[in-house]
Amino acid sequence: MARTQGSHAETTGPKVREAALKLFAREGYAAVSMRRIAAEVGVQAGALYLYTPDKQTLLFDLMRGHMEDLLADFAPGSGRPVADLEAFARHHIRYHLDRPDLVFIAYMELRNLDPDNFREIEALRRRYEDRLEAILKAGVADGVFDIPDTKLATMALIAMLTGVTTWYREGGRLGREAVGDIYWDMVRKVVRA
Amino acid sequence: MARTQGSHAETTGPKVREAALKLFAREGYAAVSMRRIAAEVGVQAGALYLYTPDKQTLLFDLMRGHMEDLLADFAPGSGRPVADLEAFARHHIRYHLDRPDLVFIAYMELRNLDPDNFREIEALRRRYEDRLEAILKAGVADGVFDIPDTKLATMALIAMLTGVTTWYREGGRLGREAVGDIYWDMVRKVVRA
DNA sequence: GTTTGAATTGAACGGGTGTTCAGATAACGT
DNA sequence: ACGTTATCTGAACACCCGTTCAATTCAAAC
Repeated sequence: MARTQGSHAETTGPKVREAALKLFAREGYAAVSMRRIAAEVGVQAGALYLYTPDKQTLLFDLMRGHMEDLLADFAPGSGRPVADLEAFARHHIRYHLDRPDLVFIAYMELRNLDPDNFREIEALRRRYEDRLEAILKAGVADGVFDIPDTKLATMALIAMLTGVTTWYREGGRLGREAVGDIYWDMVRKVVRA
Repeated sequence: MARTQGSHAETTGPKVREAALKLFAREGYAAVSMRRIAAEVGVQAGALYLYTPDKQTLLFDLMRGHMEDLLADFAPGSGRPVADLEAFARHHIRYHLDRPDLVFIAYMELRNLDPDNFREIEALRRRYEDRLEAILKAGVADGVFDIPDTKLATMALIAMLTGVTTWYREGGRLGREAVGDIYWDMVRKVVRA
């Protein structure tokens, strides 16, 4: 029978993922050894294999979880393109600023995924991009947006919004709210009819 | 006296940098061994050390060369903010599409630089960003741009423009010229008074 | 207090790492 | 033809890699 108190399994498991997240983000998947992750957790390397089948799966699970949360956490829905676009932009920034390490990994470690894992993450990313493009297309159809190419605008806007994570620092000159306002202003201008 | 014909030094040196560039971009600095680079060149690992003091310098030289070329290759200069901004945007896209591997490395491998090397690359990057911001500030002063925050606009525009490298594929739906036109349209909208 | 079994250790496996260097190779100036 | 020397090899150095597994630990269950 499984121990329910005093057992370390339920604390060590998350700790392993947290340590891997932190170290992968700071130094990169390839540069971090299982022994370093284990040391961060306070355990020997062998013990990690009670919580993940291997190093690759540790990375993949972090990335898949991030992409699935991103998709689950936001659904447009109002049908009014301007409102939907604002919601998308503000949500994207907030979500990314809340999870800098996960965002960093999701963009940087794609090439360290096995081919099958890469395909799965790419499919999730495509679904997210498609949501933004659907909003843009709806706005063009309604005549409230003027966009020469919705696919390029999608890529351009996501790159612009995600870029916030490269320079934003907590306690800096601007708070999240102000950053959200300014970026929403720029997004709106890009698509404005 | 140095041999000037039949000597391999002058071909092997560039080949080492080319192989490192290609492999670092595809698989990442940490994941590529000196032996793999040597195999790509067609030489034993030891021979690489005739052309670079160590692996770290091989990475650093690639990145510094890229940033210095980027700075040397473009100077704004006209004094007319709209024309300067268009030149900046079109040059940024063209330059980045011409050197996808170097761009990729310059953005992905920052964390694998030794602290001193990191500082130097960061300084070069800052100088490039400052050039764009100077154009934006000049446009605001002239009343031809309406930009709530030139620093944020700088970061947003660079992220947007650099993002082209993540999706552009030679022979795809749009040519470089068309992509340049569409992105310049979006850039102009972001800053338009 | 004893049994039980999940959690963990620590050593081992085969192999790869960046770097060094004595020695072999071969094209050059003479 | 010869000696010089830039170029390169191949082995070695000390160390780190991801992963496995028999043995140990120790809290929970009885």
